[in-house]
Amino acid sequence: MEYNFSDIEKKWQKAWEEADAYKVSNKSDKPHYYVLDMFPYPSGAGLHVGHPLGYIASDIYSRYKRLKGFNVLHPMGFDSYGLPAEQYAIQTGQHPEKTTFENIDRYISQLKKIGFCYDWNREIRTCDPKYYHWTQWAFIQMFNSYFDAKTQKAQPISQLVAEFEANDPKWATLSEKEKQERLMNYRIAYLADTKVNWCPKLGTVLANDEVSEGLSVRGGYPVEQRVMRQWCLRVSAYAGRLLEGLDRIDWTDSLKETQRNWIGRSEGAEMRFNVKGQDAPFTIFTTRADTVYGVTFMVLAPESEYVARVVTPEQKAEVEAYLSRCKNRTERERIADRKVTGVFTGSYAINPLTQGEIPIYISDYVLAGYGTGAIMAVPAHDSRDYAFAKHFNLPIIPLIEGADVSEESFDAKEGKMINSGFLNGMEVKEAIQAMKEYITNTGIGRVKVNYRLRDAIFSRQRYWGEPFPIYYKDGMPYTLPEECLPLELPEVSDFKPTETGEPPLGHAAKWAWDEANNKVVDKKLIDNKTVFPLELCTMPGFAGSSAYYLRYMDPQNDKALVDKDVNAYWHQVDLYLGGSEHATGHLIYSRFWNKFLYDLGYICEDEPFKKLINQGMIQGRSNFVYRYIGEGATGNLYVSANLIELPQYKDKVQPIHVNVNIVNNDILDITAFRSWMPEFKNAQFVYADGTVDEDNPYIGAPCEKQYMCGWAVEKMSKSMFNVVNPDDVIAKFGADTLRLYEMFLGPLEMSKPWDTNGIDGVHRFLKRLWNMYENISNEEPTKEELRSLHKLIKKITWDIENFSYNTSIPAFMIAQNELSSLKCDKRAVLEQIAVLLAPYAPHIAEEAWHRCGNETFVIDAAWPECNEAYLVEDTQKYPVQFNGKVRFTLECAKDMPKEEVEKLVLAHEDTAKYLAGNAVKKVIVVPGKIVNIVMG
RNA sequence: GCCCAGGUGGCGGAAUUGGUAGACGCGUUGGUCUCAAACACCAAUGGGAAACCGUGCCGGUUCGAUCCCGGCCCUGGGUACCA
Repeated sequence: MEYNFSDIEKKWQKAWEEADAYKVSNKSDKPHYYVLDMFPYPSGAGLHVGHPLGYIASDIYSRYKRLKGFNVLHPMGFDSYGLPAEQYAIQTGQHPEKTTFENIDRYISQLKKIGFCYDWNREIRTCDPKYYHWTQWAFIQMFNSYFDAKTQKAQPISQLVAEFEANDPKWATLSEKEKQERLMNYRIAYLADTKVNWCPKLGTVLANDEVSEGLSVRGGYPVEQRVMRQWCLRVSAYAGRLLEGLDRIDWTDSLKETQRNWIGRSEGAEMRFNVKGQDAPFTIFTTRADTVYGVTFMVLAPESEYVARVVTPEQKAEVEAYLSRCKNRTERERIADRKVTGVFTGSYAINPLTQGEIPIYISDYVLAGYGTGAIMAVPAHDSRDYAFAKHFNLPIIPLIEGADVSEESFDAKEGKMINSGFLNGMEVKEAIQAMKEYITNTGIGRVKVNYRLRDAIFSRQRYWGEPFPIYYKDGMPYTLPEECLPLELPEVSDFKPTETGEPPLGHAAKWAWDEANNKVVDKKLIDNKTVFPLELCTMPGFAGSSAYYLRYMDPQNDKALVDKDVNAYWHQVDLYLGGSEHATGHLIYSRFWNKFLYDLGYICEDEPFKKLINQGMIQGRSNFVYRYIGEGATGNLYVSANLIELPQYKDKVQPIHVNVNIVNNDILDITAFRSWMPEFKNAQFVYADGTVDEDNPYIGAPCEKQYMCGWAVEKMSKSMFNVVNPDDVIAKFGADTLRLYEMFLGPLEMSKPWDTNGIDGVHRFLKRLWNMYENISNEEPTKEELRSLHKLIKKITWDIENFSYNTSIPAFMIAQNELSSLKCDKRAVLEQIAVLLAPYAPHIAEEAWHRCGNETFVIDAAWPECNEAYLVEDTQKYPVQFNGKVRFTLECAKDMPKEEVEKLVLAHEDTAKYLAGNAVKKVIVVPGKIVNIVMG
């Protein structure tokens, strides 16, 4: 009987769907378990074979947990707001919703073919008003909250207002607008003039994690710095808790480390320096308080507010020239060109310890956004200060004994202090401590912890995103009442910015808020008395993805993001699978968002994702043909890859990408190649055996000679012609083969190239397995058969619990091989094999399960328990080694105690003496392992 | 520069981490079946004629090291004037 995977897979996918077999209930006596994939952005290119890797891994775990008796929540949805659909809309005029929905449909149909156990009843889309209702709702909560530094948690802003009313007599005298302005400094979602990453090409601002090396991550367009009034989220307030929470979650060390670096905690001190001839001091931040005696100049960031105060009239022109030069440089230029630049302000600061006068400079190597935007420069012990001092000929005073600072600075925090007053003779670490105490006691400064983590810019000047539930009255923002949500995204006549430079929502005709009647009305009615303008920006991509895992728990609820009882049942995501590229974006924002909702008591867990696994990237494997470009080249001759190192071809061939789908095991399908593109129509070849076509063999019998392609691992992309579509693999081999093969490729967490060579081996295994279910007997299994089965149970259970899926497939193959050679056809064995296989290859397992006479779905079976008794062999062979060399084998009872084995070995002492010519010094017996005899 | 992960046959990778290195699969070679090919099945396959040598390189601990320690080299990823 043939293994007809196509019929089997269609049959069971239909049956599961009709029975709603994967529907999950929020009420159950079973223990709960929540397995989540990072939901995809539905791109126009559809899924390639790399995307489902993590989904297959999580599906295996979900099915396993369910077989183990858990109520498993395993949902899927779509992160459906995003730039590509909007860029496409600008180019074609097509509404982004249309493209997005088409892409989602395609994704769903591709995903369904793979046979996942998602509960599609719970599907969510971030662009669905029923969903973004709760994104907007969360924003309102953030607007109406502040972060209380004392309790380190979010509190309702009304509490702060009450505090102002009680303790600050000035509060009552403020106007409504002044009050709002003051509160804006505390709100967790707040409006502020901040320096932002502006991308002119995309016409929007971008968050720090959306920019890399001065270019936008999406599209790679240049990004410049600009000051704009933007919505921001006070993520930095949570820096301490985001850092400390990492200790309580089960994530990989490398991911935690990435987050720790991104949060960037540094312990140091703030110190005040007086300016000569002025009353007002300025404050700097340093982690090296011990080096105050070596400060030979001060540096301010160009954007520092101190600049205006310290510039002298004589220096004004020069400083202004420098500032405008800084301003016009893009971030990219600044990174590319790291020359030392700077300008003297004309003023001097007073060193609080030595009372010496030190010049104040401005330079762009000091960042306005970190610390106080001002530093004390210690050239002897900081490489950046050193470079600056050398350039401007400023003095360099060494502070550590034995440090040679004639060529470079000495940055290490070790050694004995010199030239440092009362610190002399101390170790650096002691000196830092002593100086911190000194400045605290004398009031010069204070101990301070700084974080690198900055607030998230939350406005995007784009159309395809969540509208802010905000309108403006007297220039200040007010939130819509919660019961008016969702505020739906309006239709616009054009997706580009308006002529006046407003975001695309400026084109919306019906986009104003009637405060009295609580409804959206025509823009023309704006009178700023009862009808007010609505916010024109939309929210960024991470808004919708920051709390989606909560919504899956209760996706239909229109009263709350998630019902409290439902949340109390599921708690949090137990296992989260996704790529490590989200380490500093989504995974920070989600944790922040979750902590905020936790503070306000809406959810019961402080961390969203208990355990997190990063699946590796699937890279592409490209194939090449080699066009001959040497002497006499016609541009039409291609050299086989095994020959290109020969002297006549070396450096005379040019590799050209060839579509991997017309290459099989690196052998080119010549007919397909010639019809692939017009330029290859008359291609001629130097074949693997070195023979050359004299005539064009295109017409006539198919050529038996082989042309070998070269290959390389590259990113999977259309331009490299190395994209493999899962639909094609499924059509050829079936979903079960695809699932098994993806897992077989290598360890889940490692990056690896997709190489279709080898998929036959996995497919063959399924065919062989299939044959075992043809005639099933009811006889009792033999001891050997049971041993094979229980060995497999033990192995597969261990593998799944340790996410070592790649080693399960060999175990299945070995078991299949053993059982076939035993001619095993026993129902008791085959039935359990089907259950073990069900997480990996659900369709074939389902069919096998039914062939064993079962009526239920295999997913409702129970995971088999390993009975260790079957694994015990009667005898055990101990290879005996002398000084590490195997000399003979001992055979004894498996359960023989260690001492007995030792005695037995010693009984062979004569043999040992004979072989080694020495006395036995030591016998090492490890049960089940090798016996070692050490000779004296 | 700094942080993290990783280097094992022709290839992907095993070795549940101190106990017979190379499981399993691909590829290759030989064979069976076939008029023939494909499919399938069987056998061999780290190097070396052998003694032996082999897990990036050098050294160390150990009876014994892919695994532990010290130093270096290479590859991939993250990050970058964070004071």
